[in-house]
Amino acid sequence: MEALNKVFIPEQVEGKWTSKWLNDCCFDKAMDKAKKSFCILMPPPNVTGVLHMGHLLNQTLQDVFIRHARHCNKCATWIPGTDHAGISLQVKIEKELMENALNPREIGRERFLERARAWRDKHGGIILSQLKSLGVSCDFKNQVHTLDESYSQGVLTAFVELYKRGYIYRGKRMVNWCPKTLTALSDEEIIMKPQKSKLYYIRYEVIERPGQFIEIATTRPETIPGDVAIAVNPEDERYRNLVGLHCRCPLNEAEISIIADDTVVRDFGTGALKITPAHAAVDLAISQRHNLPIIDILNADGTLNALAGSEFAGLDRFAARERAVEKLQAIGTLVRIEEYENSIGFSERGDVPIEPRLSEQWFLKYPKVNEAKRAVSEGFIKFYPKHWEKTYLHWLDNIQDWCISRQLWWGHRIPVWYKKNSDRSDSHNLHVSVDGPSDIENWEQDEDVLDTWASSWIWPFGVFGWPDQEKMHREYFSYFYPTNILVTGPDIIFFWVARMIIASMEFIGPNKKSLNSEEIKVRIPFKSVYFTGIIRDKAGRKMSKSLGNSPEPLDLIAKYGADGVRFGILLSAASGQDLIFSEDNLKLGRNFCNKLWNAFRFSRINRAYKPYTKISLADIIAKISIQDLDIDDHAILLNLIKFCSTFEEQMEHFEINAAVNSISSFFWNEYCSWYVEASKTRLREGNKTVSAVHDIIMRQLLLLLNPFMPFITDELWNMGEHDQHSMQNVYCETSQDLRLAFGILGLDKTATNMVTQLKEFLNLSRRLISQSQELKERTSLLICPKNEIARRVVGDYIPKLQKLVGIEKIGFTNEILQFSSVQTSLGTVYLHVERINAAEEKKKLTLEIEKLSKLIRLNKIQLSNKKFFSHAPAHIVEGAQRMLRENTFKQEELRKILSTME
RNA sequence: GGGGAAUUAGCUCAGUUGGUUAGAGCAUCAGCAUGACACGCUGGGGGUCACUGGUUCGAAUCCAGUAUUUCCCACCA
Repeated sequence: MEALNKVFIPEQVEGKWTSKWLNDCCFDKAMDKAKKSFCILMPPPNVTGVLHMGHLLNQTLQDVFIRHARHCNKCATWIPGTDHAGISLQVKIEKELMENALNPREIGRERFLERARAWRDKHGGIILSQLKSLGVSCDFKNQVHTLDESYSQGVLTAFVELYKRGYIYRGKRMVNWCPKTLTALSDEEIIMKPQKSKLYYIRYEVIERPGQFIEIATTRPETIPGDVAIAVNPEDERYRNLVGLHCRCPLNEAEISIIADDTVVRDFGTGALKITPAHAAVDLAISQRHNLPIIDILNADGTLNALAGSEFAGLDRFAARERAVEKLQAIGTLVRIEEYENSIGFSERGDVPIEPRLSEQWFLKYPKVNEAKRAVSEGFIKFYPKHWEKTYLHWLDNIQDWCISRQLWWGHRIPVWYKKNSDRSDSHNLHVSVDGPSDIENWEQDEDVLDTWASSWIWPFGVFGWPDQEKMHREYFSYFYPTNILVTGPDIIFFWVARMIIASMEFIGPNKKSLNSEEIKVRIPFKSVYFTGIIRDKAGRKMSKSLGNSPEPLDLIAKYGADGVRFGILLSAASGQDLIFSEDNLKLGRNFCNKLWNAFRFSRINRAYKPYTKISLADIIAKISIQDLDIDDHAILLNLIKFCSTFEEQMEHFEINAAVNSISSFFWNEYCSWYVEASKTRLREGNKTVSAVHDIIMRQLLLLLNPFMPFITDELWNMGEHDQHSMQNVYCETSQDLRLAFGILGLDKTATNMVTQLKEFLNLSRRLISQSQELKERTSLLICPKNEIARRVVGDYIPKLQKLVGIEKIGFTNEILQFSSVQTSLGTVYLHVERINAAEEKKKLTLEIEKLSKLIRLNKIQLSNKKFFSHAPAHIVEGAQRMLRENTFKQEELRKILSTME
């Protein structure tokens, strides 16, 4: 038998188990109809992504769920994948090209895509392989990528179907335009950022009344050449007499009219609003109501065009703003400039202010919105924490059509073809299908691709090969769908979660206009959604690579071990709260692993040992001689059942942090600190019963801990075994199983209470001892038991007490002694030392008596209240009465001791 | 402007449907090489449960209001 290291060294076992798990195909998807299915779909990380702190938390949680399910005898599958990351990879490749002095738009679509694919194939798998070092148990052989042939068929089918069903349309509308990445974006991709900007007050001369001006306020003076009107509120007295007149645009001398519209806010700025329909959504709405023209003065890249006038054409929008201000100042129409704080939308990827722009795009009017709401509000899909339901429902209540086309190359090209050289707006010249028209040479395909989220939204069934029925059958769709739990961040509740629910409502099952509750129930993509918190640094900022405040996860794993990191991060993850990351918790995780390692090492050193692969719970129990079980054995086994039952409940409610705390506290406090210490002597003597009890506890702990720390537990489980096999599919006995299995042992339920009293007794004795300066060899403990039961319990325990308090001389007394003492529920404990400071002792006693008096007084007040008796439940009243009795007893004892000292 | 969440020990957080004297870990202080573990063991100190009212025999917990922090949503240019 090889000697175990004093310290657990993660790298000695992690690599070994990672490859063993993969070689043994431990995680491969399979169907076992005899078992219940349990399925998790991994939120596909971007192929451009690298492992960050969020993944660490998110993936660990998923792994805990999936491994726990395996121990619960379920057929569990976790399907991983990657997202093609539309804009993100497009930008990356463009940058790469530009660094090589190549113009992306010049090399052409096909060559661009070749490069993008090459990049993906080379780097795209990195993130999943990084996950291996964390020990995740997903089915690596069954990875799905959103641009896979089969998955793409699903994406396009969804588009075509929605088009046929009348939900997808093409239209010229105001969209969020990113002048950097040159594409339209959805509302969700816009990040509002507060900005320190300026409000410019500018006057326009009223043509009909020379010398009279109307003053407006704007943050964007460069758009003045695009003005088509000035609008005021019809109720506004100041401007009423100007409505219907005209004024002159200060920059280009154009004549525009003054109109009235009741959406204009009177008390903002001057109450007069310049209308620039091509560059502001509100303005567009007003201009449409008044049949005004639209003058678009901006190019796609954010520079101004010829319509802005020769002076401005070609200038970037921000440069144009400066130029406009200069000019307005020069001609004397700029009245004043005010500092002004407003929020401006930025594009997520380009990180530049977005430009509201009129353009021709594809839009989706969301189907099954009502059903998607009911799926959650009627409880078919449960959110953890529940309060996210409100956010979800609120979004669906205010949902806007989704701009799904992107002016990019990397992605799913929109499956729409136009007849060559024909009017695209005529629907007869349009072909919409997955495979394209048969006479494809006469058609040209839409240039745009779909928003990435318009591909990942079919993830829950796309990964199973939808709509290919045969493939879905091969992939066990009907067995695994709906999946059990989705683990993700609340930041993508709209981007992804809500849209997946909508897609599932629309596409699972036959095409129907509306669904009843039963139909909703079978269509849901997942039964539960677990929203993780966001990981923040100590200053409360979100951890991100770009901020530079995020540690490198792989470094952390190298430093603390994968098990330690997993355990540590779960310790910090209070349910549903954002979590402040600190390495201290990882240290705790590492320490926990080490403690587990050493608890096991202790077992191996002190007794005959057989690997857990070779023995079942029943085998272990069979080794117990019932007459050998002592009070601690009874108590720890009963405690184990209780703890398991708590643990099960917590896992069931996804209270992972609480479950980690329970298991940690049972292992460390109940098992290591109490039971191991209390049973040491008997174990060393070779007592087979004690050895078996240790085995029961350790075996159960390994099974329960395996989902949280798979490496160390598999290693310990297989320790001493040549032919090693992962423990992951070993059934873990439930608290109910344990209760039944322990039935033959006839466990004494009073043991728990007695051990609790002994713990108190021990703690108070230790405190008493530590307060004395005397050497332990020169002291002894004398116990005056409260009654005969206490005398027997303590008497039986003296051999253990000697070890636990570190004092050899422990005896009984029936007298009141003038020693330092403490009151316990088993009786008075005296510390017999050679010298005692009487004055000090008296002071201590008096203080203690006073403290008790206070408690007794409060107790008496409560018990003298008649309403307390009539309202409070019996056990509370009894508790109060018992408390009064005990405190009174203790106080009397203390008084007796004090009186002998007077 | 609308909504969510949070506020408990120096720090990070537990605290079930109101019920005995509010807990844990970290940090801190004191002691300890005790034949599993110093990544450990033993003990100590530390809290007016954000504030103000209310309900109740009883409130960290329920209700109302206030304050602070934080996140999301929203077309005041």
